[in-house]
Amino acid sequence: MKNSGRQVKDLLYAQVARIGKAVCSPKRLELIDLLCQGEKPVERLAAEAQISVKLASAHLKELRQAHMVEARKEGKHVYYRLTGEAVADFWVAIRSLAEDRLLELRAALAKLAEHAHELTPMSREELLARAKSGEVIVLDVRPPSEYVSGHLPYAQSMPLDELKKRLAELPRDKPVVAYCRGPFCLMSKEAVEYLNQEGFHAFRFEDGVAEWRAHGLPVEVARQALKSGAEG
Amino acid sequence: MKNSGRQVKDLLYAQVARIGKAVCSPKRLELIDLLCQGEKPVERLAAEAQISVKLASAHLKELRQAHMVEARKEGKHVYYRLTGEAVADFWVAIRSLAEDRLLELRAALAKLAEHAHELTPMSREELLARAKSGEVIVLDVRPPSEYVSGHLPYAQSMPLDELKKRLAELPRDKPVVAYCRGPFCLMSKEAVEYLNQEGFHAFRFEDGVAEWRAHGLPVEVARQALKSGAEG
DNA sequence: CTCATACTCCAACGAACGTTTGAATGTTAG
DNA sequence: CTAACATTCAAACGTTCGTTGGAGTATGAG
Repeated sequence: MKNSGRQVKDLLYAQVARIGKAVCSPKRLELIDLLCQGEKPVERLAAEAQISVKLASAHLKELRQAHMVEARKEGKHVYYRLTGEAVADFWVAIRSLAEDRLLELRAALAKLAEHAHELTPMSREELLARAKSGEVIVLDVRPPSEYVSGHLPYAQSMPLDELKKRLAELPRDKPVVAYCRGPFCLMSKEAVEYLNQEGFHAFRFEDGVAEWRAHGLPVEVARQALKSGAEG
Repeated sequence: MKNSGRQVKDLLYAQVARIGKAVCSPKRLELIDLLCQGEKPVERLAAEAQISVKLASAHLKELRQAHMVEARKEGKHVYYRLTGEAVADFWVAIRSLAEDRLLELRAALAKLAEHAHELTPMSREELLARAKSGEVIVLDVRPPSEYVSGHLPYAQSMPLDELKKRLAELPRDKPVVAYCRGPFCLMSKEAVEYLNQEGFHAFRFEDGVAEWRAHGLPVEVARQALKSGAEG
């Protein structure tokens, strides 16, 4: 009786540990972060995480066994996606805990945002209100496919690759707020640095779509693909 | 430039993976669950998780390096505790994700609550209201020390060991709701089975203090130790 | 049909982990 | 001081994991 209780407990904790196992590898975390931006084929996941397709496939298998991602086959490609918003919420939660607990991570993030004035001085709600009224321009600098599968309200797609040639589209008399995949993504940082260099009033917003949604704010989904041709 | 970005990203994800590493072992999860009940010395943690003291110490060291627990030395004993409520919230979150995603875990939990009528048919808020009005009796069947470091409002301490000899203290005309450490703990299940056998109207409440607090509800802390002498 | 593409499975290596053992540290009691 | 206790540290065992290379499945094109 006492022993059977131990067996049950061991089983229960072991099942939860399967989730832990899935998120104890940096590469798997990066894959989850990427999948928070929307459905992607293995090849692109591998390229964006800068690992081999085989390794990506192996890690995705692990995540699939933990039921955190699922695959969909379309033609020659296999598209992976998170099994639900709860997984994205979990990614936000574990990263938030790490930021709370690990001084090394705080230090690294601080260095990432070394130009403090480049960080958005607004709360999420404030940004939403000002974007709605048109006081600020919100730029989504991720690849267009990620913009299509979900973006912040009132944000316009402005992929980092196209920023230089589409500079004329942006007003110089309004503050410009750029966001990307989240706090660990460097795209918006790069965009803001370039924009400020070019004389714009640009700020970085640390949230990605997952963080935005996890805090209970609405996300828009594009009805159809964008005009833009370039897509990594 | 592109490469330095990779280095930064690798570092960031690796830091988060440290949290993942800390929670990829069933024993460490069990230790976290136990520490959610309050501060405990190594010896008791080892006994309750049914592992050797040395192994417990090793696991605690791992958790300490992830800054999820911290130690306090008092005389001959070393007391461990969580570094903050965020850690308890995280334990609730990862377990919740596991329950969502892993069918095996759902099945195991369902077997654990095989007598469906023994589960509380109330929400947290409802239980709180009825406990306040005295409509139901709420029993905390954990060891007294855990009751002292935090318990549900209006709950009285009734350790499982003392239940049989203190049966006369309980009214037979009111429903009795027992809770323990959380969904993975078997103490309240045992208590409820015994009480129903003895003719009481007893129900199990799956929350522990951590779950209760993580859902935003208030927790009471005892001002001083209880009269009871028995303590494991 | 063959060929190329995209992905997964299988085998294998070195590295890291969980666990146990024995020694060492620090603390309290006498 | 010594003795006893609680905890940590260091080394060593077998196991598992991350990663890579090679072979094997599907799909679509010609």
